[in-house]
Amino acid sequence: MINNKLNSTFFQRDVLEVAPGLIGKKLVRIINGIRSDWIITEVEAYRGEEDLACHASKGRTKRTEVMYHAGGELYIYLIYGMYWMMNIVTGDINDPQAVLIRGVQHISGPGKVSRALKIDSSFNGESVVNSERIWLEKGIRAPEIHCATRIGIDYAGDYWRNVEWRFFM
DNA sequence: TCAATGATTTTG
DNA sequence: AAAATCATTGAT
Repeated sequence: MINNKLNSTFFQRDVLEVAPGLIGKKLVRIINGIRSDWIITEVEAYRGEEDLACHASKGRTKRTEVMYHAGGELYIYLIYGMYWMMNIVTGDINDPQAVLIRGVQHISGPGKVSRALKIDSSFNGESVVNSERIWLEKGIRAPEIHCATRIGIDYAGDYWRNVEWRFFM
């Protein structure tokens, strides 16, 4: 066996395939030379300019630029002045999609995920395929995956507010 | 129920 | 230039 890393083929699919596929996957982060593994337990999908909950619904801006890249890069941004959100860009180039990492094993909340993983803006645009400090690997097993509505996006209108694009185990 | 807290986006 | 908007959390 070579390694268990997920490659760009995995990420360059539609976000609604990648997001549930990430549940149970292992997120690996090197901090001060020490490796730590995290099982992804909850994610949300954000897809396209038509998704009013997706930042790309405002169009292509300096902030959303990364979402227009081909899948396999991180999209990092600050929310409420205190929490870094970590997303993984998916899909093809010029198709803005991303998966929010909402929970990992024994940690809850997407703000605390990035805090625990020591994620900051220097990771914006970072490749999760080539990076020496963060990547994804095949996980433990194929757990049962549940769906529900996304959190914290009540502004997005009746339709987008209610699509069940949050996936968890 | 709401304050904290700052980058991004809009003129709400 | 100023105001509003947040993929949140935790403490009142």
